[in-house]
Amino acid sequence: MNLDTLGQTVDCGQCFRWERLPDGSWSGAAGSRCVQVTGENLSGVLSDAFWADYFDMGRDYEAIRERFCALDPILGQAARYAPDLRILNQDPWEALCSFLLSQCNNIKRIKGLVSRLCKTYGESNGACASFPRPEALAVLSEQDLRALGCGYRAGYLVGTARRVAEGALDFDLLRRLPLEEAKRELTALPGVGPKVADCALLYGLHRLEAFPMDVWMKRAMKVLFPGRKPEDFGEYAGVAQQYIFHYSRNHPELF
DNA sequence: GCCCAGGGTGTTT
DNA sequence: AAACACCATGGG
Repeated sequence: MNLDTLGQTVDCGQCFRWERLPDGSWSGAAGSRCVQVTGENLSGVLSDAFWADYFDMGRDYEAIRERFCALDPILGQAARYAPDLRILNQDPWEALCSFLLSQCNNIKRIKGLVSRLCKTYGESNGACASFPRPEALAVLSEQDLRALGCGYRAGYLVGTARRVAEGALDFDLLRRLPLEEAKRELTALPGVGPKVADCALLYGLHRLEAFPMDVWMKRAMKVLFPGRKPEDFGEYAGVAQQYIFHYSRNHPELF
């Protein structure tokens, strides 16, 4: 892992608060913490307790890739294309909101929305703004969020924030429930369907078997893996999904 | 001006 | 169950 390959993990569509600076360093934020990663402090950041957990440093991704290579040659190719890609341990609430806002939206605009949300309704720790707590969004009106550019998703976000603020969701429980039950809890929230629920499960709750199926993945499955289903990729299907998503977005000529 | 973007919801066949 | 309209916004 170096500054150039860090993008495989923080700029692959699973998070929206990382930005590469002109000098090659990365400025990133997660939950209520932020960091600037340079060539000098990279290994230090990755051994810090919080960021090591965030980057899932305790997991052997090489072993997962080898399993994928044995499973399917094209999946193996996608995995080898981004050997430093890891599934982040994001804050569940932040991940849920981010992907609720992602529907019918592009990554650049999602990043702008999340940034404005943090600056406007997060708590500022110096130059770093935290992601707003559910309680901070629950008291807003739909119009407040439309003013930030959330569009029709504003009502979904306020509605979901109110449900979470009143304790309707137990994120810790969602880590342990069978996947389909956890998914049912999430899709009961306004604006949360199957795809957003899978994103919250994979990126926020580290359920590595969850397989978000967006427009890119539907295309990729049809073209690259005809006749195969997410379950065929096993207990790490979500990791496979991320390799495929990243590979597909960097090879648009395939579609 | 048009098309699309890591979809969800409600309604109609 | 599958198809459809509608939902806002801005980047390319």
